[in-house]
Amino acid sequence: MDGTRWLDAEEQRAWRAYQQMQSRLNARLGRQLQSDSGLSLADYEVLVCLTDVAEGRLRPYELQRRLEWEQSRLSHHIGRMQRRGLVGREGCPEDARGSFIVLTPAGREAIEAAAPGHVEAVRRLFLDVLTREQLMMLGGMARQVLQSLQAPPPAAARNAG
Amino acid sequence: MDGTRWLDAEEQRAWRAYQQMQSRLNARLGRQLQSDSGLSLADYEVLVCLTDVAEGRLRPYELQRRLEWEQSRLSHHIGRMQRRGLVGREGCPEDARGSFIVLTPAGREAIEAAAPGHVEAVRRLFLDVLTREQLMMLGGMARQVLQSLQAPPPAAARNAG
DNA sequence: CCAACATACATGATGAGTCATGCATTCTCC
DNA sequence: GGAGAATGCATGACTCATCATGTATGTTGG
Repeated sequence: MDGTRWLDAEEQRAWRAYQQMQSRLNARLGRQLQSDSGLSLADYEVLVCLTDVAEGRLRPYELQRRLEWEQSRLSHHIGRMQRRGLVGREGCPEDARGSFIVLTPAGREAIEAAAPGHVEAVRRLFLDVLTREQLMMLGGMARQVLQSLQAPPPAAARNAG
Repeated sequence: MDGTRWLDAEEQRAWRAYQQMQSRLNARLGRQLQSDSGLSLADYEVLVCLTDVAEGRLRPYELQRRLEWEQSRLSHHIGRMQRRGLVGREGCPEDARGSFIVLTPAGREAIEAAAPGHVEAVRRLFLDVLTREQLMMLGGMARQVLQSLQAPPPAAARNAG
């Protein structure tokens, strides 16, 4: 039962480099955002989604689809952002179970203030370091991985198949 | 002052794909490890470091260098792992301030039990999806990014220069 | 020798993510 | 039309990560 195919030297090297990159890059981007504008990366993503739609408001389940977050994570996170005045909630007339998450003026200000610095950081720490060709290839790889990630979601729900 | 160079369509697409990949991949790997062996990815990394050295013990600052974690994160994390019996602490005779973090038998068992499944998941969800060539290119990109990340660490410590 | 500073590490408070669970409301189907 | 299931969302408990700060030991210059 121990036919484990361990990683060879090249694989290890690449995997470790990738892991370090993503962990360090996230840390740096998060810190930049946090200290320059008081937003977390998560806050930023939420606000991006809300500014993406003209009405500036979304149903939680719609936001969840876009962010691909767990439902309870979203719920908690929105609660905190609401306490900070970045978003608000409105009832949904069409479905009494549902609600809307709305961008507040303060939320809009916050992301508009944060965006230039964040984009600049992404550019400086990541995009500018790679050639356009490399970036395109990376994008391709990411999509490959994502696709195969989507195929067998929990990988154990097919027992009854 | 608003000469922000926003991302063009290709850049956005690649950046978003990369972000989604890393976030989703981490989530999947973390869940696999957690549910199959009760370890978090962080636990796993710590145990890897400890098993990497023959003596099975490291000074905290040494572990910190390897993991590139914040010092307080390491301290808290080791505390929790200690409570779970995965590691222990020993005093350091040469430096009374210092200590050693030692791998316990339970810790060794835990990682030995976890490793095959984790490696298999990394392979299935990531390595197997890419060609060897893609993997090598990705590793190269990661190292480029890491290197440029190291160059200007806090990016503001040079004000007195 | 001792004051000032650095190093090694711990701790408390707080924001964040996950799991399990709860609870309305809506849907389905006999 | 009413029971049972599904949907939309919230909440509490717990684990984590980070920040600020504390404490003890070591080091160095006068």
